[in-house]
Amino acid sequence: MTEPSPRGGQAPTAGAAPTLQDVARLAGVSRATVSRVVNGGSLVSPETAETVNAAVRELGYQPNHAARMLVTRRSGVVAVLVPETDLRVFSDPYFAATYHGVISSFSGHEAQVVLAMSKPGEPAERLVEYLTSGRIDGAVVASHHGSDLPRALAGVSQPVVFIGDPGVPGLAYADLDNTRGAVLATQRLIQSGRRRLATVTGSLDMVAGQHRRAGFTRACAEAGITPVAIIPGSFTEASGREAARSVLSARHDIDGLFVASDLMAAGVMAELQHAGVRVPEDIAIVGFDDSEMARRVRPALTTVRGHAHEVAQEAGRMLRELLSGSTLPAPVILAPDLVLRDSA
Amino acid sequence: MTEPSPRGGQAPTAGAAPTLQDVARLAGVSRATVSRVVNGGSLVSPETAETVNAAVRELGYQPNHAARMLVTRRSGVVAVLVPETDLRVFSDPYFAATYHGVISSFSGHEAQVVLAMSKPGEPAERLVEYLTSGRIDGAVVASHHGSDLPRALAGVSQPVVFIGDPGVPGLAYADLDNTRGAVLATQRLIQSGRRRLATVTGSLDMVAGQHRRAGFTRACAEAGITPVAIIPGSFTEASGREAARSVLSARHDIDGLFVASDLMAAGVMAELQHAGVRVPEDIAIVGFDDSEMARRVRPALTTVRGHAHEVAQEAGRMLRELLSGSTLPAPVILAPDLVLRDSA
DNA sequence: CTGTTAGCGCGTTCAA
DNA sequence: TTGAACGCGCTAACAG
Repeated sequence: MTEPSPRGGQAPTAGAAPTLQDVARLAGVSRATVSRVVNGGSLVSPETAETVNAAVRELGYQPNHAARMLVTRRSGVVAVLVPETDLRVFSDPYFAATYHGVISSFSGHEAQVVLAMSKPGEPAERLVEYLTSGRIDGAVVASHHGSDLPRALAGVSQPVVFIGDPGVPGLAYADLDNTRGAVLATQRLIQSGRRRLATVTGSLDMVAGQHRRAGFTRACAEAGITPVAIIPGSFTEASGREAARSVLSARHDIDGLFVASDLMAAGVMAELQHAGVRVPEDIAIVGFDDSEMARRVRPALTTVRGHAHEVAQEAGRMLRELLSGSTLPAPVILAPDLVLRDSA
Repeated sequence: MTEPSPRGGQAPTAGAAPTLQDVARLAGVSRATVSRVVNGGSLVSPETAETVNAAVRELGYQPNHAARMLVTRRSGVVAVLVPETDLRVFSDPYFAATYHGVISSFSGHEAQVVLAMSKPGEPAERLVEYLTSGRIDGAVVASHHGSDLPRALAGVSQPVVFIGDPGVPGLAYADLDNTRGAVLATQRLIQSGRRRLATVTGSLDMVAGQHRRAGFTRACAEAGITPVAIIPGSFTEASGREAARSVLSARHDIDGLFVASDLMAAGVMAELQHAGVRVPEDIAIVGFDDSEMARRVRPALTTVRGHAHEVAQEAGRMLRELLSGSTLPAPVILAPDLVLRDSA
């Protein structure tokens, strides 16, 4: 029995990460004091704080996350949950703006913001598991389809904020007034003299898709115009190309087209131009989002500023409130506006 | 002393997550047995295993990650570390391919793969802290500039695999033969009859940038051609635009241009065409990467297939080996090939 | 202001 | 094949 309990009263083992205990020993104080210094330093005399900090530096001490998490029951991590595959997320600038918006609303705060997407074959439910696994303290959910995910998330104890009305009462969300945006876009087409109008919709299992379509039909109705066609899309560039081909083959004789996202509009334009259709001379096009795609394509896209960054920032702010104990914040709806460029 | 220790012998508290203890109680076994069942189930009789699994299901038990991590000292998470800001990461398809490649090499394995980027103002060192914080078990590092980061990472106990030669001995990496790729690109320009050649380089503090430039100069030398210009770029689209403007204003009279990445090439082409230069008639262009940009631009870009996905996959595979205890695996260098399209 | 103490939930010896 | 006991590193009462 010459061996005491492991590391009991010993110097820090070389190679092993130093612990609070090691720091305490070096500084000649108790673990609790070191803990106080490490977590803010209040309630500790300046001198001891300095002694402790010196020991921390000397040892290169880093708090053990697991141990801290075990007792505080918080991970210091929040997630942006996107029920789409990485392929889609990385190819649509909308998600970059959204992620960046949430990040910016947490800048200067301790929390780390991670991006979690669905794996190709997986059900969106895995994101719920991730949220309840204890690895994250809360989440912002973007691009949810249908209301299964919101319903599943409604029963979870971690705070969640949606981007776009989740359609389930009692949940926090930030959104853009998508209907209004589509009205603006459609009115622009009408103002520029177009009468044979059509729209390429976004995913119709998403509120954003529904509202943008609704805005289009409403603006048409208000102007006494009957839409020539309503072509289903899914917010991807490929679906835009497909929509354009269907427009061409149906020989719709359209002269104005509202496309529910810039990415789709890029696909539409590429395909139309490939077929010899001139934009805007033959068909005027208005997009939606004002993403970088709008500036990249020729002609530059007239579009609706979707404030993706700001909406996400609002969502992040609401999540912060929820995390700090606030009750359900009221939804925040931002107003879109029109960006005039060359395509309409 | 009527109160026993908290929750001792009690039913699981409503609202609190069920613990191993709760499951053990419900199944009528000890915690250790439940633990065995949850982690593989060997060394447990089939009947008790079934009883335990039933209890797990009934309670909806999820293992507490923090507690498990505290004792196993592993997090089950690996990271793709990118010392670039999210703006850059999300705007270059190269990173999507890289991330996806690493993910795919871990598919079917327990590990979760996360993407970690630098925040705008932060030094790349923060990524080292992240790696040593215990939150991840290992990492693949992509797009490192210079050798400060590799050197810092060399002293870390967690396994790390680089994409691109880190320039520090003793580190694992996967790479593309960038020099060879640049040679192929340049030879293509020469074969198509171009003699007044120039290159827009990538970041010259990255080995990929250096090697691509070296391949260009080598191919020129071998053909007895003196390069007209070597224009510095940084792999971004904006730097491509800038390079194009400098080409135009210097009136270099170039007829063949090797641009060290597709994204830059897109910027170069947009700017040249804007100035009335025809591609490939006036200036032939070869890009590098074969990213989706190469197919999106007009004319479609002749480029070098950089196999970003496969290189990343190799790096992921090497990381898996390292994590399972293997010694330093030999570097893997993939061979590029040329993709002929319309720009050269 | 500081130290002592008691767990957080789990994996893992060591005995039985 | 199973159970009892220990400790991973840390925070949060509670005493002093």
